[in-house]
Amino acid sequence: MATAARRGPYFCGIDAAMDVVAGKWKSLILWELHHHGTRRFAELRRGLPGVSEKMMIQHLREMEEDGLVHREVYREVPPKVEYSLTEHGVSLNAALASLGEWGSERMRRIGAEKIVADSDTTARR
Amino acid sequence: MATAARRGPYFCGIDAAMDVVAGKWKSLILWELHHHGTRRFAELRRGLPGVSEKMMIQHLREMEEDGLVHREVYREVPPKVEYSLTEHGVSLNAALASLGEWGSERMRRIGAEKIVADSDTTARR
DNA sequence: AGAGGTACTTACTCGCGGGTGAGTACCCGA
DNA sequence: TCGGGTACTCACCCGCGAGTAAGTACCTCT
Repeated sequence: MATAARRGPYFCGIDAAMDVVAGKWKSLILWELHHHGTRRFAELRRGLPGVSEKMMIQHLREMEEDGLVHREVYREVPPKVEYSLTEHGVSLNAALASLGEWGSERMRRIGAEKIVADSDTTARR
Repeated sequence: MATAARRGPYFCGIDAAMDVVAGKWKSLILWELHHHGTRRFAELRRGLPGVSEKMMIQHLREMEEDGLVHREVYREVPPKVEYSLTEHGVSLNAALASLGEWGSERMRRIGAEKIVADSDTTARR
């Protein structure tokens, strides 16, 4: 719905994988979920400084559709929703690991700056 | 020039790598170059059915800037330009391999169609 | 009472990624 | 001579991805 076509015919595996990871924040969400395990919506948002609520939801919904993340809703009075990686999400993350290393290497080469997210995990009460 | 910012501060390696691969055809160009070695502009174009000349050039130029491909111009009467991967391009491709496998697996799962490019290598004269 | 937090939805807007098509300078084969 | 090929550049347009902002329903803390 959000992203029009998708699942369209692909040239190769990379093409298919890129389709799923396409989106400004998807790979970061994957990374965040991978490192912290289960996370609530607001936690995830705080982990990715700069992302808007709209994009966060849109990406999470698409990734849910693609079977990458699991969405657990608790029917409680203050709403509570937990997101976690499915096995496909985990394997995708593993496949992204080597890419991540290449990227880190590149950052060293070109001397790119790194955005450090305030790791909400320990800090906040 | 074409793509505005780039090389901006990144969240992590994946972010940095994605920046370089972002673009509708970049990963496919990488793949094509990896499989055929050195290729001329028109050959590359024929290998990626659907890509426009403009995007082909734009992507190739950006990838050259990023140090992924090497551009060799022969000052001949019928223009001849050969593109090949640099060592960084080769290593990026290696890093993309596992992603490619994940994507192939996904294509099998969801039963996505595959676009088969007429491999110009053997066919055409 | 009012601010703030939770997890959203909806509407509006804007920029740029990408597509189309024409033009260029030269040569070759039919 | 004319079509076609090589490797582009330039100008224009359009749609979608992404950002901004406001609204919602309910609860807790100050």
